[in-house]
Amino acid sequence: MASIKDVALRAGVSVATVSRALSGKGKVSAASRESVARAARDLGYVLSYNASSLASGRSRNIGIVVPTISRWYFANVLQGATQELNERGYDLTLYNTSGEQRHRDAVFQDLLMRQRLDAVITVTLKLTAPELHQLRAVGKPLVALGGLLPEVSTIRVDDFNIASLATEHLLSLGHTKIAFLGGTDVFNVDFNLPAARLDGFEYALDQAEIAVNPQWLLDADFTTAGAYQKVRSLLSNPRGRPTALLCASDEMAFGAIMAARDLGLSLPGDFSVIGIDGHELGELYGLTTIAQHPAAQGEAAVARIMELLGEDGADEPAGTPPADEFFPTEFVLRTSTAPPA
Amino acid sequence: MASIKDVALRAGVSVATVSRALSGKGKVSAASRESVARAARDLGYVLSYNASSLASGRSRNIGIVVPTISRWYFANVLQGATQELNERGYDLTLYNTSGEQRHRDAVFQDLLMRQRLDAVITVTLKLTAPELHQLRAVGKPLVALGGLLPEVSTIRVDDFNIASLATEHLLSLGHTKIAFLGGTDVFNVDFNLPAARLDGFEYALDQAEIAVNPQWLLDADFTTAGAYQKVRSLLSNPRGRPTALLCASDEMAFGAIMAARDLGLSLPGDFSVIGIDGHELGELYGLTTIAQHPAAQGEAAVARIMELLGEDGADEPAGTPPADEFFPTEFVLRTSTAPPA
DNA sequence: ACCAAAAGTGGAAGCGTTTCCATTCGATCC
DNA sequence: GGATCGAATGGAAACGCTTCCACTTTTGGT
Repeated sequence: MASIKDVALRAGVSVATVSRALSGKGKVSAASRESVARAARDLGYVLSYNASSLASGRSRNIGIVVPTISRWYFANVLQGATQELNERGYDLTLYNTSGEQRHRDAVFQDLLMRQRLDAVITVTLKLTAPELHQLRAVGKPLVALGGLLPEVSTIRVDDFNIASLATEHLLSLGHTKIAFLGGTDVFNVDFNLPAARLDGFEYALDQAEIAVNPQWLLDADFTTAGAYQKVRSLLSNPRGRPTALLCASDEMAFGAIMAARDLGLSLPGDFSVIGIDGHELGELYGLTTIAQHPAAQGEAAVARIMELLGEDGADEPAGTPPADEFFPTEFVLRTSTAPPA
Repeated sequence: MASIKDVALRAGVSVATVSRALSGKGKVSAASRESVARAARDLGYVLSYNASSLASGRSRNIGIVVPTISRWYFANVLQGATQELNERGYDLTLYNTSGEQRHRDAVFQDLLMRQRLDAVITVTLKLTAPELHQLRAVGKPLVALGGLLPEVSTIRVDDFNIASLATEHLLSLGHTKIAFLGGTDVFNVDFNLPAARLDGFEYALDQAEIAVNPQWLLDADFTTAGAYQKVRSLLSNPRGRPTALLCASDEMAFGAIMAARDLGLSLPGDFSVIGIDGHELGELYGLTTIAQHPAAQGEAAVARIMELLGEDGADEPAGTPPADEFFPTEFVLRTSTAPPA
């Protein structure tokens, strides 16, 4: 494997000059730069990230911690983040905290610490105090996506507002009997998220002076199948059913729609459903929803990281990073909501 | 940040001994081992992977290249692979070739080469000759998941057989008018996969001496929405419709089922659908399918890598790695298939 | 022409490990 | 009881870079 020495030899310059020429930092004459480039190409040289990182303290590698991969939101965040990072020539090291607790511990105690990372992105993760402390101890930039961690640069949507907006939509259509399908904390994700959405829902009903029916406050596991079960039994209740339902995720909304159909209800005539997410399948289901854009969130998280690393292309940190604005969302009106019969 | 020197100092031994004590390699007295352990704990010491990799040539980091993340199969492969790697104390660096060509090139030309990786797993990737050459040049173990790369240790399911099995199921129910919904190569994935499934389909029909109706050979993009469109127009054709459909993926099968329902067909009475994949949602849809287990495949790929690295726990490579057996799949009978009316 | 500043360059000191080698020292063997 | 062996250890040389520093040329201003 060719090393920088070989390149230096072949180019007839010093190792120091090769390093400068290849990294673009420092002064190098056009001639040297040229011959170094040729030598490197001839030798098929690529620099050793390890050696480079060791010497410079920067690794061009950022870590991302997710609670699971195989759900829509997370897969799309990853998709956005990898693209953006590859674009900038960074590597992405993936940590998955799902599964046994000891794996999660291992991630925080060891893997993240090995100073192989320039920064860390956490996605919708509810960190324990020690874990947060661990992360802080690494001393690297930290960006939280979706959760809100104390004193950590955070990118997230306004869950409260989204839910209340969605609820207002149903109210404005004339619904008064509205149910809510939230989620339980299956993946150790930040519990704040489902909670904020529930709060938003209750707030909107409250504003409309409609009492919340506790029977109609449901929890599922954020999966389509789980939602199906819950909604099916909700709608089978002989003692009256709601005319509309707000689901805390689109994937659950799909289950709700399927359940309603299987029971012979006609949608949206007999039953309106609104989701939150902006899942691609929403279009097929005709699902009215509030779209967030997870891939864009992944990209934004990377951009924020780059700011913190002073790599945003512009010169150094332009003051404080944009404070905690909320990530934009979008109301998508389709055919799953209509006035009650 | 505490370094190995600090630990050595505090433990009252040499740096060399600390290294041996911590790695467990070489002879170290119980006493030294003990005091090193204590010193390390007190100092909150974790070793620098970069320095360690540089010195030893091993990085405990493996790379995985996927064509996209946000589809069921890939997300689940990743899920399995990350778990298994974390389990073994390895890091996982993720490369995503979706998006612009130049990103893909960047991945193969630079990122993968930086000798930061002990091994590489490619998932359902159709590599070009130069790309394969690049990978070979790294000189690290390489395992292909899902594709078949010349002379590369490969883990994959028997696509041909799966498709013919699925087709035989439909035949055995008495269907003769059977359509096939395959996929086009949207993500630069190995084209061999859809092709093999189509071959299996045609083979089975051939065995049954049934002519393939070219009108009923469809292509979609492996998405639910894409399949919905195709199948909807297939079933709307006034000049006769098939009574059964084999879909090359479950996600497409869902779209097919929705299309059929939206057209007022009753399933499986009027129309049988069988999928391939084993998607969780299959249960909700009542989809008969042939399940592969992507998470298990991810784990298997990691296990294979570990064998190649001589890390399987057992002593050194036990002969040749298990030749190219096919990864097991499973026929799952549900309610989407029945004899034709 | 003359001098100061800028440009270009090489030497060498790290960066934090691993590992080879040599050394010491009880323990074991006839 | 001296030679021999293995266990335990430390010194020091890599590993392949980056970067500080000092030095030599250019350059540009006057």
